[in-house]
Amino acid sequence: MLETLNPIERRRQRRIKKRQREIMTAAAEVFAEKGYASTTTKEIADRADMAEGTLYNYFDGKREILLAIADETTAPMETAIQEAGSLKSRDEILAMLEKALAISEAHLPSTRTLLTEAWMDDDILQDYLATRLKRIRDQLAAYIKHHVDNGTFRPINPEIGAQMIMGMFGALVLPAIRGVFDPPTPQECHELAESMVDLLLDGIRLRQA
Amino acid sequence: MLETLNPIERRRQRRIKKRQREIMTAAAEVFAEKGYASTTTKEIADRADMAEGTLYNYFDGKREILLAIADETTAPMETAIQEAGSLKSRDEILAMLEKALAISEAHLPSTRTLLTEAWMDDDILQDYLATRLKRIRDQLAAYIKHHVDNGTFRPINPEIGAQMIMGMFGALVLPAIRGVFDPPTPQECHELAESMVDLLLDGIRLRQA
Amino acid sequence: MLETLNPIERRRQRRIKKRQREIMTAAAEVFAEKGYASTTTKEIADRADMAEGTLYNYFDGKREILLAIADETTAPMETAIQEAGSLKSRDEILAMLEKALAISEAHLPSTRTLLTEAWMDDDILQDYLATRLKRIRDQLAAYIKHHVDNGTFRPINPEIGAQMIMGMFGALVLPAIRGVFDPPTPQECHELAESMVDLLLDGIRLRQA
Amino acid sequence: MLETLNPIERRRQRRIKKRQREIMTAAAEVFAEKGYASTTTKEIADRADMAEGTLYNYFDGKREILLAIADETTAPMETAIQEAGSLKSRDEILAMLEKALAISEAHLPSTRTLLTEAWMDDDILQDYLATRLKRIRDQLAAYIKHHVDNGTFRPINPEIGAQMIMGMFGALVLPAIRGVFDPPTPQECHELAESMVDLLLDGIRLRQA
DNA sequence: AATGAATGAGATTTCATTCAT
DNA sequence: CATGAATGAAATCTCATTCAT
Repeated sequence: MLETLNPIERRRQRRIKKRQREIMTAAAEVFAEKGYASTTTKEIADRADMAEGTLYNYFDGKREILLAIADETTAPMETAIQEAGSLKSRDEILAMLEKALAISEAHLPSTRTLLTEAWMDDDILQDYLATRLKRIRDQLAAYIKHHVDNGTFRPINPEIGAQMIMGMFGALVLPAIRGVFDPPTPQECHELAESMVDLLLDGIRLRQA
Repeated sequence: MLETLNPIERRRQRRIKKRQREIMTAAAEVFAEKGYASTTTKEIADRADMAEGTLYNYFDGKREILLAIADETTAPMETAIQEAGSLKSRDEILAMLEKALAISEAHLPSTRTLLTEAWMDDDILQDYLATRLKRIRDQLAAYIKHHVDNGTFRPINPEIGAQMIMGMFGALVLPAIRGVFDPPTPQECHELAESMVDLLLDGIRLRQA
Repeated sequence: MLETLNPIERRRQRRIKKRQREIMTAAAEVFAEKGYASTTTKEIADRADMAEGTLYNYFDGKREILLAIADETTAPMETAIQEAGSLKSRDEILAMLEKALAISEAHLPSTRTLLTEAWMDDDILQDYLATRLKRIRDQLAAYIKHHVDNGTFRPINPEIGAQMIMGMFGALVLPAIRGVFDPPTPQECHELAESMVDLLLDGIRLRQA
Repeated sequence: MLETLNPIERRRQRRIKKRQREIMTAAAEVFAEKGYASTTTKEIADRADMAEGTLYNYFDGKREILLAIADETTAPMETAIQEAGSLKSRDEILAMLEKALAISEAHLPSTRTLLTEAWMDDDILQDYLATRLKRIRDQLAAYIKHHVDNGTFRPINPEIGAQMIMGMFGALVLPAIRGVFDPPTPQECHELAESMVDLLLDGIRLRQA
């Protein structure tokens, strides 16, 4: 951890990190296309344009590549959650949504890989996703509860409300991650986030003036 | 189709169907636990309490078992969609939601299998899920558009609205399918559907009287 | 352990045992020729005249084949030691020697394999050889000590004496196991054992009458 | 052979020899621990504290390192045999035994490596061990024959006698080489050699005076 | 029709050797 | 010279499928 000042060693470490990232990028692409279990190490190596054996100079095995991808993918999620802090205003929610959309789509293959494997593998779900998603849900629920107590929101169940917000978000993101829709442009991202917050706050039904 | 009324042949056909269903049930369970690609034919055979070779008397291979599961799983979805017809009132939406929740949870393993493999495999997505989901979404969008034109709904984008309804629905169903939450009791199903329609129609924010 | 009386299952168990023995015989031959580490599973399969994959229907892996050979090889050793009991007379020693020579040479390949791997691998030495050899040495030492106390043997160190008897025995057996000499005929075995006991008891030097 | 007296070249040759010896020492240690076939070039390089590639500046490959170790290990054996000349008296045999014990234990790892690989590999057995052991055995046999003809030894078969002497010697040395016993101290070596010659000449049985 | 042993293609992984730096 | 990353052939092991019983 404490970086050696030896510059040769430093360069070597950079080379290693770079190679690892190449492998992870290639692997995430193939994993995203075929799923972890159906991907062969040969395919990863071919995509990364190296020999199969070379993978093993940088990772202990196929699963370790997956875990490294999961690590790297959850890191920005983690910081985003930290930064989000408590969501207080409509604008803060909007900002968080746009940010989350942007993050997921900036790393489509690895996000898809993480989601897929978390869906299939209990360990990955627990270690990389469950606690983070729970934290987000809890924050949303707290936000709702606050406003319900406040009298600014109708008296809905905060847990269910939070879950549904996440579902609405998922409905926007998942098709892009899955590759059904093309990923939205930043402009579209903004509109989508607006629509969602709008729908969320005021519902679909016209207010009888 | 019913070529022979020969009762011996009929009994034979019944036996075959029964055997196939046993295999599909067993396979769906194991697929749901480990994913299609990571499931071995031996595991399927063990779960179905028969020899590996027997599988091949009833299916052409592992993939054909998966396709049969997909077929069987989408059939009730299909009829549900047909029956739903046009959704006109709050109660019709409510009924459809409850029914959909009930169906998914009545066949958890095969539903999970279908979703997982549709997420991973373009062919399955296309052949078994995409058109059906699209039809539901279109119906929802038409419903929204109708009421917007009507003046009973606020002027929201029907496509996005439909997508979000589906997301809210997914947020209720997916955790149960994934096995994160225990599946809701019928009573809870009802409450969830109520909450969802409620939130959907009137939003989260208190109406200023 | 409690044999089922189901005769079909019994036949199946016999088939399995038979196949396992075929594999172990083939493996012991190749191990004896090239050593465990340099032997490939393909060579074992070829020698056993079956496909590589078939090995894995009967053993969990290459090392398990080795351990099974070690088990089977040490079993007759074990019973021979039990039966030997305490060695009291010249004739009993003679008998034990002849028996030991016969046993080692009846299973040359597996004996060679066991010795080789015990020489290389601490686990195998401990689990399969060390305690057995120690028991033999202790019996020999006790025999010597008895006669020394008796006054029939000269006052030599029983431990060292025992060790040397084993060395003499080894000098007779090892070359045959290694394949340097042809294995001795039963007739030769008898003569060798005689010579050895003779040399052992009375030494090489002529007694001055 | 000494083509150049050029001192720069001489220094270079010394450096090369030194490097080779470092590699051989490291390799002999690892070979002794895991056997030649299970040792990787990386392990040798690590033990020698150099890069894998460096090995190939000094040896043509892994096997050549083994052969060099065998060469170096048999050299002192060879000179010891030369010097031993004909064994005539009890004291000469004693001296040879002590010397042989000392030599084997001074180079435990390479001795163990040589023995192990000679046991496994016919080429090494022939090229490095068989002829030397045969020479020792022949000398011992000639010694015995001489004394038998002389009337000082009992009329035993010289070949078998020689073989057994070697066995007794093996029984003393091999456990130390294998690492089962700690190697004996020089003091213990002396006692062992005494015991052995003693036992050898006069046998185990008390002479009836 | 049911069985499960046999198969062999293909997956993951290891490692002696090469070679650019 | 020294290095150690890259290589790819070969090793171990897996598993969908076939087929004799």
